[in-house]
Amino acid sequence: MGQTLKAWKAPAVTTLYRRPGFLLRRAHQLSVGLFENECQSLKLTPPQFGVLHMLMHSQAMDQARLARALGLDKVTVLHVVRGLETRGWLTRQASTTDRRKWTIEVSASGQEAFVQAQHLAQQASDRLLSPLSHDEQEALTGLLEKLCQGLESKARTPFEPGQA
Amino acid sequence: MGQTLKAWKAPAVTTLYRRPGFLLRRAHQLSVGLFENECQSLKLTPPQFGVLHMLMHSQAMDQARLARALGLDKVTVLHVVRGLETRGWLTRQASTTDRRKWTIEVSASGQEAFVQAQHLAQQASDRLLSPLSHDEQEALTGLLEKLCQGLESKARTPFEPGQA
DNA sequence: TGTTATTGGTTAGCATGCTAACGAAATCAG
DNA sequence: CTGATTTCGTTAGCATGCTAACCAATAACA
Repeated sequence: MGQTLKAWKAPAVTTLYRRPGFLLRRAHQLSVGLFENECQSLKLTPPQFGVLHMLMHSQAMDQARLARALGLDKVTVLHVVRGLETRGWLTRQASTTDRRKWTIEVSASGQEAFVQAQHLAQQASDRLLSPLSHDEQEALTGLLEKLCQGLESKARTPFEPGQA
Repeated sequence: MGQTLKAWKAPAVTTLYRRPGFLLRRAHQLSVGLFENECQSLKLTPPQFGVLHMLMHSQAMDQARLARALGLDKVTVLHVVRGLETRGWLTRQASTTDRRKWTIEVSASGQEAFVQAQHLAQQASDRLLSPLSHDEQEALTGLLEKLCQGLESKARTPFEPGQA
């Protein structure tokens, strides 16, 4: 990889590297990489962790509510849920009140995995933010929250974290 | 969507919503949505724009260098480049100096498309950052840059924007 | 020089995330 | 109650983005 150490001109590409969208893609990509690297013993991915996290804190949920709460498409949630189900970490039961819905719950082994994952995910977050000072970490989180909330409020269906 | 307006408890899920990884995924997702919405007349996606942008500012490049410059996998770049090639926006020619490489250039119609896209992409960026004040926009961009650069310097192969 | 390691491009396969479309079920309007 | 609309789950298809594996060509080294 040392081929480029000799000399490369100041990139005329700066405008791309400073685009907020480019930076967000890059940051998200690094974030996912750190998470998966940290959780590779569990073979757990960020969206899988999100589904488990949501279910662990909201009891049972159907897929559509899960999708809204996570800000994901319902089809994506279907894929993630099926993956977790085949690993035995979730159970799906037909809802008694609404014959369209499946009630999704975290199994015992799923809860066990989540406990471990929580710790690893925290380490991933720490690593992710490690280039920033504490104040900068707070600032970044706050700005991202404001950005997301602002955009969600003016477009699309906003988040709906409630419980079933 | 009004079914949940009646009552939902304060979410115990706050810890997920405040995770930096979750916020980055959400922000990135919204960013992509805004970009594609803005560029739907061109049917141009962010990575396609990134490839065009890089080539427009660095003349010809091979795929591997393109991948490094964009912080993308070389397989991903292959897919994106092929997509752009079938649309006639790129040309691939065998390199004269290295028989492994393909020299990739933006065609005339590709340049034309890029000019339009640049304008639309700027609008997407403006919309993306619109929930933030000017100072906050600067702060967010700066923090994201610092975050990415810090992480890239300590892991993986760092960016390599140079030109061929 | 010859052997090895690295690099560029490709294929295959997987998970994420989207849209479009559909059937079944629930809800709303009259 | 009937009919239209909405919602839930699903399938299909597409683009992104990754790893693993491979071949051919180059670079590095002994």
